[in-house]
Amino acid sequence: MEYNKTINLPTTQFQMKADLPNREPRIQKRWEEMKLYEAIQEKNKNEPRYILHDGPPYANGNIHMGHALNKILKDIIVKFKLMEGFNVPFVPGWDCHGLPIEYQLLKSLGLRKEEIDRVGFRKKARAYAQEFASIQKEEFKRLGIFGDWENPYFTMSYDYEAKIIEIFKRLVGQGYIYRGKKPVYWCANCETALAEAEVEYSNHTSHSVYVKFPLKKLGKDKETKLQLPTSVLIWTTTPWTLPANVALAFHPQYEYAWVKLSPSDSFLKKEIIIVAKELMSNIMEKLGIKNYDILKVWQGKDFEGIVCSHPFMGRDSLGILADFVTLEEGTGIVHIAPGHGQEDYQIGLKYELPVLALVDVKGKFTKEVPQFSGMDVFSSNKLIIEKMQNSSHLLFSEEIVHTYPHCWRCKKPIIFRATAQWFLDVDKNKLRERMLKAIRKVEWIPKIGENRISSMVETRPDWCLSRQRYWGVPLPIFYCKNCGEPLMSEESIGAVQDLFLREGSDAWYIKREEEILPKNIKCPKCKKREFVKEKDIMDVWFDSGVSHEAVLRERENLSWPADLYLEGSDQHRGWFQTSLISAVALEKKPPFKSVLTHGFVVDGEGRKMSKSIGNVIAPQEIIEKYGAEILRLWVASEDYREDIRISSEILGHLVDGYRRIRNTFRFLLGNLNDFNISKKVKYKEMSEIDQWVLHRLQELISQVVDDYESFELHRVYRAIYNFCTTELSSFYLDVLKDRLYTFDRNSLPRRSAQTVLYELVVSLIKLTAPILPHTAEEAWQMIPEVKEASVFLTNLPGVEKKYWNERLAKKWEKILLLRKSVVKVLEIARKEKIIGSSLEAEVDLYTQEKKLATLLHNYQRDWNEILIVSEVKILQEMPSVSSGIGKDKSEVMMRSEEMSELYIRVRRALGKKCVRCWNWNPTVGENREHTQLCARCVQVVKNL
RNA sequence: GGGCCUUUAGCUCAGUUGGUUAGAGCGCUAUCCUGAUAAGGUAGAGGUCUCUGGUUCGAGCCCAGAAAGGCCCA
Repeated sequence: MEYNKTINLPTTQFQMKADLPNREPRIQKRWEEMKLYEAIQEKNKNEPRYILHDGPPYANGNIHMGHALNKILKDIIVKFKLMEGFNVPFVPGWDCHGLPIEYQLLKSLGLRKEEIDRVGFRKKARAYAQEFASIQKEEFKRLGIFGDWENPYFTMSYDYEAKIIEIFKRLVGQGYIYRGKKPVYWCANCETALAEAEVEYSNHTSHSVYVKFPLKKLGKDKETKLQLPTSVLIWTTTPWTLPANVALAFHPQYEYAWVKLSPSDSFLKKEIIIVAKELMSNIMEKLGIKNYDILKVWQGKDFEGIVCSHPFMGRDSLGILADFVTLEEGTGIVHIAPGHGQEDYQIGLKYELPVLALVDVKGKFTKEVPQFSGMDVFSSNKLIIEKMQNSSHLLFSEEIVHTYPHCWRCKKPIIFRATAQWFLDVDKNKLRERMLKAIRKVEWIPKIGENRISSMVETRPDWCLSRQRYWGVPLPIFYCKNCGEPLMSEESIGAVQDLFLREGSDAWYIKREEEILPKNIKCPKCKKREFVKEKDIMDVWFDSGVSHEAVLRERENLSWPADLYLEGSDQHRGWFQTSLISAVALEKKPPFKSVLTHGFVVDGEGRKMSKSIGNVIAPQEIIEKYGAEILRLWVASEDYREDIRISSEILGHLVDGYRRIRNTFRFLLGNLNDFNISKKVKYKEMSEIDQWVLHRLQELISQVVDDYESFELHRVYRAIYNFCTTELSSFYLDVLKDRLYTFDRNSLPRRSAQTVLYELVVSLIKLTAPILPHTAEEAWQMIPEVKEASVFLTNLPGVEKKYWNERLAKKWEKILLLRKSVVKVLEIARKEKIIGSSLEAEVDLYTQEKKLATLLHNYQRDWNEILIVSEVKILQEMPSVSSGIGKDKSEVMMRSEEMSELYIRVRRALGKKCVRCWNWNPTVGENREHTQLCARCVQVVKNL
């Protein structure tokens, strides 16, 4: 008789080899065909909502690891929440307007933007965004992301564009919007504003000049009487910005010297100049001054509020303090022209300095500078220098070569130029204060995010909404042709809103002003009826910043505010803040209840990925090689609050981790092939070890659900993984093999074990599903008699109180400790070649300690199962071999390290090996019919 | 240059309010099994807790500084 045909070996369709790259698309296809997303929405439609609002990725290029990380995190949370029973609609979105697309398109068309037809260009940009949104959509779906892929949101859809205009209208209505001036990169040759990305740095020859600003008045509490003519000395490489000078910046902490120059240097008068003390000797050397004395030394902060006179503009220049002043070059005092520099502008806001715009679109001085009017700024340098020399304000000048910004198209040097732009006033109606209050009401995960965004909001300047670009939503503003007054009434902006809703924002460029505006509209100031349209578009951040209005408020199945925003930590400055501004301004509340942030993907060494270093790993590569599940496991396995690393080594570990979980599922399923619900055994009839595992499973469920709840996904993975390894593979499942394989198919002990395996596999599959949806789904289909067509139509397991048994857990802690001790001794016996397989062993236990003795006796019949040995004897007397290995190398005797009162002896089991169950037993050979079987197996075989 | 953050074994992570010899899993090495088999079990080796000072009877943990790295800003 072939006895191995009489044992119940596991069989299952669930393959050991996952073949994820090929299997996943098949599973996804099935989901699509069965309309799973819709089915889930239907199932939970009457449950409480959980809204995770998707921050729109930019519709440009294929997805990278950052996208994958972000969307997978969102998806794990969405899947967890929906399996927790919430109604979780997830509407993905794309950010469609903006410079990167415009820039990319200009490059590929090989055109300058002023060479192109605006409407035609925008059509191309729209098509471009559409194409990449479609590509990314497929890539996201390939990751197994659930969502309403049929109805995502696009910031360029007509209704969304109209919404942007509506929000702008409401902000205008509440007085948040004003017009100001701000410097931008400007190419005078192309007559256009440039973005940072369009600026290239290369060498340029500039005039380096040292200029005196005569001191008129000291600060409030200082004596103003000056003994000698005194000047503040500044250094600049852009003399043409001097006409726009309004201030002189000192560093508050540096020391400044009042230096008396001696008339013995022939070209000088008897006078005093003020420079940073540390730079003084360098400067004097440069200027060729040999005789000088320090009269006194002041701190930078002492100069706040001093008044100097401008060397040639007949205007005052104010002493201010700025931290960006350095001692690397110059004089330690920086000439400030808020109309011509980013830092100058920023500090100007603080001191409320005027932003002078004295240069026109062609880079020529306007009439406001009569002396240089009509002159190109670069060629004006020489004239300015000459002029200052004649008035002896110039101490030194030379030509220097340094890196300087140039236009990406025409390669000409560019300038910073103040232009009129529209702003959102963050202090209007105490908005800033209200935002800070709102921030405190939001749950920030991790907590540090609250500080981060608070400090940014505290110091942020007004939001400049204007962009001098093509691809975006136009600012819906008209100007009176007669008097230049801007028109931005409810009526006029409303007309634009309606237009965009019907025809999209391109209509702004197709229609004439009078076609857009209502018939009777008049200039609020001069009452004339002719207008011109604004040319600038809105900052793209405005587009995405109003998504809570355009998406959450607009869609019936969503609600406002969101429960969660989940993005990279860079969005503290970006989307979180722009969303907060519009929401607090208009809704008086934050648009999110909680905000979760994650770090950035870096390489195995912790360095950021970049093409130039060549350490970029693409999600597509990983999917093709290993499958999306591995990528998802990566997301789940790392603590995403910090930067998260990826390398081929890390991926290798994840592949191993995945295999372990998969093989555990496979073993469980394989042993359930002849099981169904009607064969379930009642809890009370189960053996104790089975009850113990059920308790451990409850602990796992409790912990995993908690960890999901607090978004500690790496703890989820770790808990599940460790459970599969430690509790199951290395103990419970190992112990169970004898029972499962060799006992009578329908025997109570075997059915008891299967009942537990069934519980285990159902719970584990569900717990794993948010992280490994494809594997969970595949395994789900293999469970005998499942009702639901998908694991995602079920809810997560809850803790079953009837399985919770802490007393048992306590007891089994001891049993496991004892097992650990015995296994050690078995290992020694193995090394001594006394045994190979543990079933070849007999274990004898002895103790004098009462409690332990009781334990030994209570489990007398179970020890050989627990220890996976053929025989366990509980001795009444201390074994004769005192300790160590017996002389004839036939037995090992040890005192337990873990339980000092326990003595363990291992020797070869008596009898013969049963060919069916592989246990060693004296009964083997007793039966005439089955001479190679033990008594237990004889019974089983007879019953077949 | 400024603000915020990170740094525990080759890898991913634990490490309670400061308190014995710093843990887990994987990987590695050895070994057993061959009825989860491109699987499973067991054991062993691996750490100056990034560095330098300080507080303390005592520091992976608290304080200061440095280095490396990340995000944002300039």
